[in-house]
Amino acid sequence: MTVRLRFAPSPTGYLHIGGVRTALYAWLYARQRGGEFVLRIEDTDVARNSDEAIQIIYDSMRWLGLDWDEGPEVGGPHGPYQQSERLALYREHAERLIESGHAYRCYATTEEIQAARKAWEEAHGHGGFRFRSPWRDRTDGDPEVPHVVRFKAPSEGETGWDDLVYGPIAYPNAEQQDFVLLRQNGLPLYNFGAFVDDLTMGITHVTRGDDHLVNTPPQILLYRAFGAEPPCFAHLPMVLGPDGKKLSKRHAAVAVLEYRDLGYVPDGVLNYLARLGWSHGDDEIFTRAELIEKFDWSACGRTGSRYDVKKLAHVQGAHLRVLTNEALAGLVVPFLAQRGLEVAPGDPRLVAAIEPVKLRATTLVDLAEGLDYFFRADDALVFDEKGAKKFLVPEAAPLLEAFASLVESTAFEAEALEAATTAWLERDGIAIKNLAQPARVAMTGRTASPGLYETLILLGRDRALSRLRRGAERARGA
RNA sequence: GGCCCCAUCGUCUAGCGGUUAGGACACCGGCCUCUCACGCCGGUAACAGGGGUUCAAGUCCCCUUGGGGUCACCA
Repeated sequence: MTVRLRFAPSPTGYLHIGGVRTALYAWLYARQRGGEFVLRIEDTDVARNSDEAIQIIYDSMRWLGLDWDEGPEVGGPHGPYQQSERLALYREHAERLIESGHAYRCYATTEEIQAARKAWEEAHGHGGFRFRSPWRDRTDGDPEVPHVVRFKAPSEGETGWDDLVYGPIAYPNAEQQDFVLLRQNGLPLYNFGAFVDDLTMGITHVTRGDDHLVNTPPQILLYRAFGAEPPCFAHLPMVLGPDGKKLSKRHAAVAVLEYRDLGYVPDGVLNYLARLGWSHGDDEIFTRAELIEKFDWSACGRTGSRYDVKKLAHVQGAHLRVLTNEALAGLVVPFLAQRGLEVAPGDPRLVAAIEPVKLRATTLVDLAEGLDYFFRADDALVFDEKGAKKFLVPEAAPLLEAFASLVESTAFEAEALEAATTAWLERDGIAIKNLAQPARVAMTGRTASPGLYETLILLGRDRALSRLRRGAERARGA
């Protein structure tokens, strides 16, 4: 049997990092088993949904490379894939349940229910109220009169399942109430909509956050009411903020797209998220292919995990550094453009300059920053003021000039330049430190950069000389 | 409050009856060195508490405590 998994976000603004992890696990499993991954939009809460939010979901998934085999924009045999377009299906399934005696039309008003709730709470305290509808055993209601459809939930025994990550779990049916399937306006409630879709789309594995644990018994009950075999369930513990509370915007960037803008690479984000709640021995860094190969529900933890931006940065950096210079060139171009530097992705100077800079970067933003001086005109170099003040001092001027002359008269090749420089410094008893920092600031504008000779070569003879001499002038005037 | 879930370094975790309790991030030293990184070496640091079961418990069972989730015509 081919496995079918789905990711079913509701478009309420942005795609949350925790939601992405759920999507990732489902995607990994589908890919590992050669199954299908479907994307479905749960937009039955009209008050909270928007088209922009739906677009954000598509953009997020595509940026991450979590491609869907069926769903919006790609189609498929089980469409439509947006709940708001599947209303007839929900109505039809509700009718079938009414006919088979598993559900009923309830005409109780909100006021009635509120009154019953109030009475219950006065007697028993807050929480635990379960509405007992007087319509439960009546069949004389007029279908034309506004009503909701409720499920006839059992009150004895228990409903359980063998969760892929939690193991056996069971809830007493006494906890169940006659939950609403269809609202008065005809729109399904989460449990019913998700159930009908999962059933009709042939979903074999339902994956979601553990905050949905309590929704599982009602859904299992629905499968049974239809005489269908419930799917496998895999609940994942929540992603928490650094303080152990539910992750929210005040903790960190929780919207995935923010990481794209921050210059993170998708594989880095995915790797970090995969390891947050799942492990494979002592391994930490995984390629996408390794993740697909090694992912396993039984290796998922059952405890909530705190989101650690430091570790994310570390994993991210590791992924950035293994990308080829050519790949990085393509990715960094937009970030260079943001700094006003128009560089072609295929520019050989770019590819060459990336090599030493990528070891010093963890994000594409860092990379662009480290590349900045290289593409800036000699007279437009941006100086780190503190660094310039410290190293471009009058005493440095003669050193810079002498260095420029030496560079000018030496074969322009790293080893030769280093040999000549070392010989000169030794002969004149000058510590290399005294030359290197001023030269670095003169050439790059900053106090930290790739090696001296490396920088010289990358810049090219003419630009290096020009910058060294401009630096000397500036030093003299300082 | 009812119901359900969870519990190893600060954090992410390995461990699936016998280990000097391992790795990673972070932190602290050191090496490398022209700066900053990368890299390498080393260090600090954990089984929530109490009862059982067992020759033997971080591993199994129970209780306590502590977290979390959920109790809608939201998802």
